[in-house]
Amino acid sequence: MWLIIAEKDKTARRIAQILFRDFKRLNRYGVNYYFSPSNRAYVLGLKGHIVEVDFPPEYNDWRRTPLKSLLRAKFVWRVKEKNIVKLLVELAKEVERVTIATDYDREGELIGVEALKIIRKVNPNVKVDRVRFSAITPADIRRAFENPVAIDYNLAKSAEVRQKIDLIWGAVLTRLLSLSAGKVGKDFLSAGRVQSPTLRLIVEREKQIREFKSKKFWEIYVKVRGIEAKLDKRFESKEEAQKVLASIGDFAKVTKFEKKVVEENKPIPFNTTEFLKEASRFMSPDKAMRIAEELYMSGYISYPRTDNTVYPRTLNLRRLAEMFVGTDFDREAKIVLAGDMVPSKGRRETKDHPPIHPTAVASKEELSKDEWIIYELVVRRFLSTLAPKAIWEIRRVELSVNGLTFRASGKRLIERGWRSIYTYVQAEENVIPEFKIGETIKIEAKRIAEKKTKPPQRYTTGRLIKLMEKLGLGTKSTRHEIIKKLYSRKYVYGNPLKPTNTAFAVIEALKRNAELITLPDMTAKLEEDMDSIAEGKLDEKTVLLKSVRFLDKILSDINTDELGKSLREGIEEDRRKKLEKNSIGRCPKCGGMLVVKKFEKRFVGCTNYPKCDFTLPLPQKGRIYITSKVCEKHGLKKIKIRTKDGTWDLGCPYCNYLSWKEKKNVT
DNA sequence: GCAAGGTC
Repeated sequence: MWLIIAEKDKTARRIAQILFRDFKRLNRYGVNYYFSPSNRAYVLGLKGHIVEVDFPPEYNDWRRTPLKSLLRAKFVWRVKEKNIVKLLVELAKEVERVTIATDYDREGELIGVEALKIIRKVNPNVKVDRVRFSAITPADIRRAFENPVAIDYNLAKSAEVRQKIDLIWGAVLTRLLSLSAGKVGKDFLSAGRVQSPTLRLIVEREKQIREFKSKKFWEIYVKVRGIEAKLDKRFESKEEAQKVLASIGDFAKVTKFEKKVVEENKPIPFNTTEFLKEASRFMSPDKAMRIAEELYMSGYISYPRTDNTVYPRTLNLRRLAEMFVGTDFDREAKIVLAGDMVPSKGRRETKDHPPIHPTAVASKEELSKDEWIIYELVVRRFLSTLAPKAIWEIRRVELSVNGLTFRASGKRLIERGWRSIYTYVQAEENVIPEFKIGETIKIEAKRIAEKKTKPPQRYTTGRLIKLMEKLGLGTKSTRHEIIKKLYSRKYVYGNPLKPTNTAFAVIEALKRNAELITLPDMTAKLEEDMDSIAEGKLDEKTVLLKSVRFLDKILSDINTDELGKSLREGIEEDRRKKLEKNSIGRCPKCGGMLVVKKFEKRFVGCTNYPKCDFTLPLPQKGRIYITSKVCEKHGLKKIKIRTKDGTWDLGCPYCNYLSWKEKKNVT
């Protein structure tokens, strides 16, 4: 018997389909596998890593484990996919040959070796080989199986070292932060090779914004033929600008006028990063990814985890576009099919998966609202990459007024091209009239505009994912998870992302004591070391020892009291701010904070309860909104209630209560 | 209960 191991079920089925005519799907312990009686072969798909590295259980108690002991701890592997392992063990007993057909990359090599170790335990003498393919097409798969090679144990080892380094750094620093801050439990503080540099980007950007000093400046505009032209100089003082403005006469001479027709490139095919960036117009990257996975599993779109931005030649683009004729995208498909259909392409070309594209037609009715949003995005993006280019007419005019140069430019969309398909980006048109070089025209008006320099912008989730990719932080499959992690650790909130004071404190603490973990350099260096391990030039021990020594020194040097104090200050500041935000105002009885509470019924209560029993009633139905308007009499924030019938003003909850009491006394 | 990486 022969056993072929693939990285996931989908690939296993595909391999069985391509290699074996008579394959049957079987299922044991809820795990699919495929069997070909004539070839006496099984194909089993894993779920990526089926085991994970960890410390032995005796290190589980954070408070009782000295941090330095983690540096001496051995690593153990814990089974993550019990049912797969159970099936693997049973199949392994029957086979003489195993072929590892996991993904052709570093993690794939390790995933294969993980399975192999389990097989060898029950069948030490099994023959093993490895096939490498970078596309799951019949040609690629057949070629790979005709040329099996040996397992690259060094490559697998390098991935294993990556796991250990991530764990040891992550665990030591996470526990260090959490223990010093007294945050052990569900609200712990964390650090890691990818999350910490990402958080640092957000924190540093916020610092730049806080430190930014806006500067005023003045610009001069003249109006000619109904449009405004701007002087090619800005002034730092208003007086200076006014002086120049006063010197401007009534006429301008046209010194340059050009009209150009330019083509605007269409969007590039979706890889994961581009997809998530665009999807972040509608939802969080995490949710977008989850929905994309669902659409993939139901067969509507291709594999959503890819770095590739170039369609492979084997993909029948015309057939895919034709698929949408007569559907919700009929108009769009016809625009595409009427053109030359030369696809756009991005810079990155990989061979493992094609760019994300639709694989089947869906109708609005069969998908949920969010699924449709993502599906429509993928379809529109796909069709737009095959569509004609958009064509703009650009006009530029240059005017001379008393030796001063004024400029204006305009652009007008003449052929919508892909823009009529990819409707998420608005074309900003700005039309200016015709001018003739040499003509003199009347200045209709002139003015000074006061402007100011703007601080850098905060990162949106979409921009952050792109930046992470550029800096080599995380992978296509993990970036959205890292961002989600930053939210759930309460390091950031909102989109664009704002860091909390806790995040400031954590980054400051890490910068002072373990700056390496806050820099993308750590990932870059790790990549180098892993390459060296894969090439056999460096061994695991040397690499691990470097990290252990580094962390050992950090733990020896650190002043945990000081660290804890600064972390607690940040956390306390966030707690205070949050309370302030959620609070309705000061308690008139004791000076504590009034908040919305719920005990059987909801009501306004005091944070000093049970010492203070002040309460005010609230309506039991509808959503409560605490506005920023404050009652003059009681100093409490006014409240609005939104029900499905509309929004109504409750006003100050104290006034509301008093008037209710009065009414009751009258009747 | 810690990381990041596969996969669902």
